[in-house]
Amino acid sequence: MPATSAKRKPTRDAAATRERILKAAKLEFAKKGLGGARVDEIAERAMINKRMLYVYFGNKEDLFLAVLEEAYADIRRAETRLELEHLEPIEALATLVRFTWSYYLKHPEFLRLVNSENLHRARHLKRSARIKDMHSPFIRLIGDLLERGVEAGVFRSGIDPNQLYISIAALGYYYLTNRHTLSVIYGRNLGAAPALDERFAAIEDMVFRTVLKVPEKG
Amino acid sequence: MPATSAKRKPTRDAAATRERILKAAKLEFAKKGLGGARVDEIAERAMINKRMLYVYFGNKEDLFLAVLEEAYADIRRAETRLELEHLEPIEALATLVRFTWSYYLKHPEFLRLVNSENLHRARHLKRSARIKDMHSPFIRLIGDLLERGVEAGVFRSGIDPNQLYISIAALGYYYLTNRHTLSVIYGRNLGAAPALDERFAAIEDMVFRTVLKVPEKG
DNA sequence: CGTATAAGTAACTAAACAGTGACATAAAGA
DNA sequence: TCTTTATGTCACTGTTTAGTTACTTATACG
Repeated sequence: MPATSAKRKPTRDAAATRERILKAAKLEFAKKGLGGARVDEIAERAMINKRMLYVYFGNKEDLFLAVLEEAYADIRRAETRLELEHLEPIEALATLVRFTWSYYLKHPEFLRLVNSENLHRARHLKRSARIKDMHSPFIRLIGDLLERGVEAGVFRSGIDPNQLYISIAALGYYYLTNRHTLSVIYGRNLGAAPALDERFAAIEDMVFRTVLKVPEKG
Repeated sequence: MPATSAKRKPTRDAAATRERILKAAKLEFAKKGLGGARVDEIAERAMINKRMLYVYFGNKEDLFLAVLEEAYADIRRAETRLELEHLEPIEALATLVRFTWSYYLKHPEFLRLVNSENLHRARHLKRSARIKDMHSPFIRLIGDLLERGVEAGVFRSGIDPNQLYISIAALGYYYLTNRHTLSVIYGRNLGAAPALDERFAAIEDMVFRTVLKVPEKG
């Protein structure tokens, strides 16, 4: 019995095959969207026979949903590792703002997948049982963070945690997904390092001016 | 000579046919993206023979670029009509913030087209000669607006007009394009009227807290 | 009035596409 | 060892797709 934990033989490993398909699909869907992605391309990239893809995931759209769920699980797992509940309110917020920006920057495939899903009006995600449960703890966390800040006298009261989180996401997400068209419009490469740093500074500034009770000196 | 201004006969009107193709293409591309859009569908919707589409626009991708250029021209034309240069700085900024939100809300096809183009890393827009010229006057306008506000003593100095405009766009754009996945995550219809009003209030608040020199009373 | 040409049509093609039916083989337990 | 089942392969299909070839008809102008 070569147990589940031990290294398996290279042939006939269902779990590994599934993983390879999922990884290849993530790449292909992120690159070309749902409509543009090619099942044959995914199969080739995963080095499996196309038939297996249908055995494991049913069809193209179900595979897309599986990819999306995994992508969301990844970011929420990473957020959990921040342990914001153990940080001072200001530090916690700064950490969250920086994390959100960095994650989007390091994981462009996440942005592209979410964009594709929204192009389809969240048709697939609506069918997902896991998604909502994945997010509710995180939403509560931000509410707690704001409350702690108000109690400590550093944050304004009356800030809606949902709106705040949407704004933090928006300020980075929009810039990063739209940097290609924005670069054409502004005639400047907004994906280059100095431009990215400038943008992050602007985001941080905006969030803290919105949340802090006492304006900074200057 | 039934001049250009007079009403033309319904048959064999090249300009009208071109317009119909463009309008149908905008709808189809906005709905399904570049990869998902079907040329046959566009032809049917425009009530033309598919062949004409290739005569007028070359191919699918060139047609997509034409649609994009038109969409950008539309929003920039609408912005020009605001005549921000004739308004007081605070009123001008408030007008711009409200306009940007309303335009995105009323023209979801614009957001979807821009998203699609960014999925393709602005491949088409990069080839466009018109785009950059369309935007530079507008970018200057926001710089002037901020300067006037600083001189009048109502705005902080040192605000980057580019970052500010990107933020104004971001706060609305992200919410509106991603409202479908966000609605699933938050378990609440973010496209409904009360949620939209809440969001706009949050955007306005954030922008003015960032820009105003003297914090509001309260 | 006749003809050049712009505007439009019909029918087709070659390739790409998602999905499947029938078959083969490795692994694990009886 | 034998049998079952999970894992994997091969070759195919019916449809859809962007783009084209060959043709027709309305209209403007000499």
